[in-house]
Amino acid sequence: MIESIYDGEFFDPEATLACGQVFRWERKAEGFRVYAGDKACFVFRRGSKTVVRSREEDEEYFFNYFDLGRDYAPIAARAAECGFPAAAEAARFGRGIRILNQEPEETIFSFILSQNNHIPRIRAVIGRLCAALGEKRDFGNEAYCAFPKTSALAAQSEAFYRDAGCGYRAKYMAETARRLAKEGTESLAALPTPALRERLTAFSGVGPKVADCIALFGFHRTDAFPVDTWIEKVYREEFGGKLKDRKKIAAYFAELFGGCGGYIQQYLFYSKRERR
DNA sequence: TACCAGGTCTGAC
DNA sequence: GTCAGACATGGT
Repeated sequence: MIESIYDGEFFDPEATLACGQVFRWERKAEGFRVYAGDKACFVFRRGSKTVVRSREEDEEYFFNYFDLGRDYAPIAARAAECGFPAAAEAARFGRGIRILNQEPEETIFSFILSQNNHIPRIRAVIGRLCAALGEKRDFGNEAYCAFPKTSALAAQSEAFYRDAGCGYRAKYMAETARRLAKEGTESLAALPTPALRERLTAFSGVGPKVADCIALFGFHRTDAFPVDTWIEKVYREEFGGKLKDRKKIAAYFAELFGGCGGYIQQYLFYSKRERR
């Protein structure tokens, strides 16, 4: 095991994990256990620092996973300067959030499950999929399950996903798993964001909002701006918005925040949801 | 108990 | 292209 120590001002484990971008983590007494793909780490505060404890060979993986090569100060500044007090306040509240670099396939399945669903339930369903199909691993002296390989997911029937609690999304999971098993995600990574979004929405169960989440959290496209029910509330109540069409609301925020939109969207989402 | 949740799909117009 | 209604299920 190795401990990597970072400044904690723009790296708060709780805000980063609880802000709704990731579903596989557990709160422990001293910190948080985080699972990504088939890997695991433990992240916790130590005074003003944030510490990531991982296997030595995974240190670089989690450096990238937590986006630690990026300076977040200019992003928070951009939010503060946009002219809307709500954005400045949200950036203060969520300043410890980092936008994770998650596995593309895990992100696709996770956000298909997220539609019209509660975050605690999304977490429970994903946990069941991992327990049923993920490879068993050890981290320290505790066991965990990896996120299932796409080939394992593609081998399951729609009934399996229903039994796991996916609800009407079972069909989307089965169809997208089969398609992803054939096509993979390699050809997506190099695409510009609009083309990526278009390719993602071709998957069963992926509409514009889920595609934006996948683009942001699975491909680190920080120009993507997912608009869900919470962001709609923010838009109406804090930005005085009148538009109804989510596509147009997304375009409005993209214009306002540019390439920083993804980060600031997460500040706004977390702030609105935590302080409702 | 109702309403709601990080929406998408389908069919009608 | 736009829009209403259906969709599973459990949290709050």
